[in-house]
Amino acid sequence: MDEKSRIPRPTAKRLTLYFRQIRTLAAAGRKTINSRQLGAALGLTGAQVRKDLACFGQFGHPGVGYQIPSLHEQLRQLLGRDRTWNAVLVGAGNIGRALLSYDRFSSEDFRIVAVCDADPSLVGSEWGGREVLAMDRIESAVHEHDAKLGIIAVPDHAAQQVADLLVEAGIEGILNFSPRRLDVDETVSISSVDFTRSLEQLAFQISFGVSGTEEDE
Amino acid sequence: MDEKSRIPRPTAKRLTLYFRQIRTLAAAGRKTINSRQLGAALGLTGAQVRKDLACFGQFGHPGVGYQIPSLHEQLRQLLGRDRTWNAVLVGAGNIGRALLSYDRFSSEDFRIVAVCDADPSLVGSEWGGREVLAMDRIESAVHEHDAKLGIIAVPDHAAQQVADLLVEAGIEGILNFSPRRLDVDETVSISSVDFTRSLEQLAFQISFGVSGTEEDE
DNA sequence: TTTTGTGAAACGCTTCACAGCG
DNA sequence: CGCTGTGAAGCGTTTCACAAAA
Repeated sequence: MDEKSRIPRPTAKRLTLYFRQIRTLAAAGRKTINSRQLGAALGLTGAQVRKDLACFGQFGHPGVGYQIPSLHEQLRQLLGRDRTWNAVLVGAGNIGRALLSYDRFSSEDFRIVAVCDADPSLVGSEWGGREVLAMDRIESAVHEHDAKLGIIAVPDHAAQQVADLLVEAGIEGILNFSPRRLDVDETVSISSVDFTRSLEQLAFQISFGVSGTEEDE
Repeated sequence: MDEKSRIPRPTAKRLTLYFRQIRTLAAAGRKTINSRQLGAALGLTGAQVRKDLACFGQFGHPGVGYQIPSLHEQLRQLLGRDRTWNAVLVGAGNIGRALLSYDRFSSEDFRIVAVCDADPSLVGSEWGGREVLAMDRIESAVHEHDAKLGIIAVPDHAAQQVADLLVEAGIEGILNFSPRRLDVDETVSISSVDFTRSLEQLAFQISFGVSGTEEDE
């Protein structure tokens, strides 16, 4: 009942999975689901699901399960999905351009509102309908669009420098595609997507024969 | 001393980080490092580093630390990085094309040796110097290049189907860029790169104000 | 000295099991 | 009945702290 009590990190990570599942079920018009069914779809136990959801209040109904429309709306607000998240992308290389073409980033949930790059030959060109801006335009872009998110898709050696610029511009969260560990102020959230590391992990698992085949999720 | 004893999952995940750091130090010509220094560079404690490395034998020298060249070579073999890993990429869309242009996948460590796509209008075209093959060529491509890795970069709804094809072709590890949970044989390793989820996580952390800002690593 | 390798303690998360509610 | 919410037990990982080695 105490909404302020600390949320276990693993629970926080699973919340997005619950939301996806519930959103799909809601769209399909289903009305209720119990903890065991919800967990089974995600490879989790019923107890796990109940413990996780109980962190945020009493959503369930004994003997029935969870009301899907209600749970959907509660999770939506909890996860901050009741608004649009604007993001500034830094780096118009291979990865950056792929992200610009990715329709998920032009949705009403998440939107890339500006692109910056250090390469003068790219500045002024257009990708995915957005003009590439110079690096010194990061701050103005963040303010102009009230962007809360920054996406780093630059070469490794420039990652920390770009992170500093984004933080200084007032960004609150960074999605980092570089393999570098970023050192930023504690108030800024970071989520790293290091697929080089994922690959390296695979190579290890195969050659060493580590038992468990799946990863955290 | 018992090389067969089970390795904790978190330890396995950190191994690649140690290797990267040691490789850099080795290239710089440094000879020794102690556990505290190695850990500090990665945001870990000295005790953590020692426990992790001790899983694989007695690498360190009391009063001195770890010999970098020797540790580098040991980790290299342990992680299977003493050979080239060939991968078959499935999906020549935005993400797939970005991966093809990514020089890390044309290195001597990891190499994309073939590209397949279901879209007939893409088959036969060339991306990053590689011809796009039809889906029914997956199996022959895997065998021809002795590929151990498969990379899934197709639309969500096709992910499981492609995974089945890859497993049937004899692939041993899958790098999955779709947000779908793949159901495969236990002997196949899976590593997922779900940056949509990373984004969603960021949105939650910012709007809810979750304390810890960093993630697992 | 310095620093490793390692039992033992501490911690955090998951699973169990059941009281209580519909 | 069926199912939730939750204290308590169980389990895996991290941290501590120190004997032993150089």
